[in-house]
Amino acid sequence: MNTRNTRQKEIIFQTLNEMHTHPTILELCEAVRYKDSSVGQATVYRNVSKLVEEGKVRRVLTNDGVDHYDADCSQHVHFVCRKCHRLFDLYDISTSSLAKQMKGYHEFDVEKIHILFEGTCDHCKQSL
Amino acid sequence: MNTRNTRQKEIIFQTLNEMHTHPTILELCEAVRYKDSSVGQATVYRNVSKLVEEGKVRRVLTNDGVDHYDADCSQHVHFVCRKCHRLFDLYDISTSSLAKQMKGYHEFDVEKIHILFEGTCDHCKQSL
DNA sequence: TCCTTAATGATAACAATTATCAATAATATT
DNA sequence: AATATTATTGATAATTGTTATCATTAAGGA
Repeated sequence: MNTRNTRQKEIIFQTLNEMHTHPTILELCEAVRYKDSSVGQATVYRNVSKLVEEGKVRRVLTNDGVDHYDADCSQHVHFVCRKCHRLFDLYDISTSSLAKQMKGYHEFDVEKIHILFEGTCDHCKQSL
Repeated sequence: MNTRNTRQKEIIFQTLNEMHTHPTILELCEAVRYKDSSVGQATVYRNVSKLVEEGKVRRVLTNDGVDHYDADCSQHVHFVCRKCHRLFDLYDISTSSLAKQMKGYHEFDVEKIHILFEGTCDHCKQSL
């Protein structure tokens, strides 16, 4: 007996999967508790970490000092706005050039690529 | 009178500039105190944040939950090893393809690009 | 040299995360 | 189906990284 499928883990994954806002643990907690108020926040911390290890959930690197999570593990990059602090998904930016360069110049085995663009978003640019 | 040049700020920047290990605040603290043991850690936190705002120091995004700092603000990417957790600088990876795609597809103003490769380094690959 | 106040150092406060532990419940064994 | 085993849970304490507070110090203009 190694790992068990618990109701809580299922709810946590389902909830994150339905969200597209890259929530922090506490934001995810709130959403999970809307479905089942008995779920403890330590359980959310534990299961999200497990899901990251299992590769089912992705930890999004941001510059606000708090971890954000994304149930979409397909390769895509993020943009964070300095003004409104929103996180955007960009699915149309290809990272193959980077991967190619890595293979050409280095012996490192790359397993994941984290990319974050920082700047001013479309909307905030206009309201200046 | 707006900002003042303090001895502490100078020591902190000099010290970080001499280090090439992308230290955390506490690691930087240690190095600073080796030169002047009277410097408080709150002062290191405050000055490093100021230096980041001034664009003289760069906050390196990593996946270990702690901020790391780099006095080299020229555009370059980082690689973190999952085994030994070391951070490497890669100066030969060009990000111009990404910048070009961003300009072509989006209206966002990109001011900074954070890139972190995650995987297994040269050295750790061999010792398996 | 004096004066103003930005910056410091020490420490308290805060926030995010992890560890502890008795109780619960998933699943292997009977 | 009943039982035993133990991974997981929920509550909470502990820890860690960072920020706020405040009396004191010192940078730099008058």
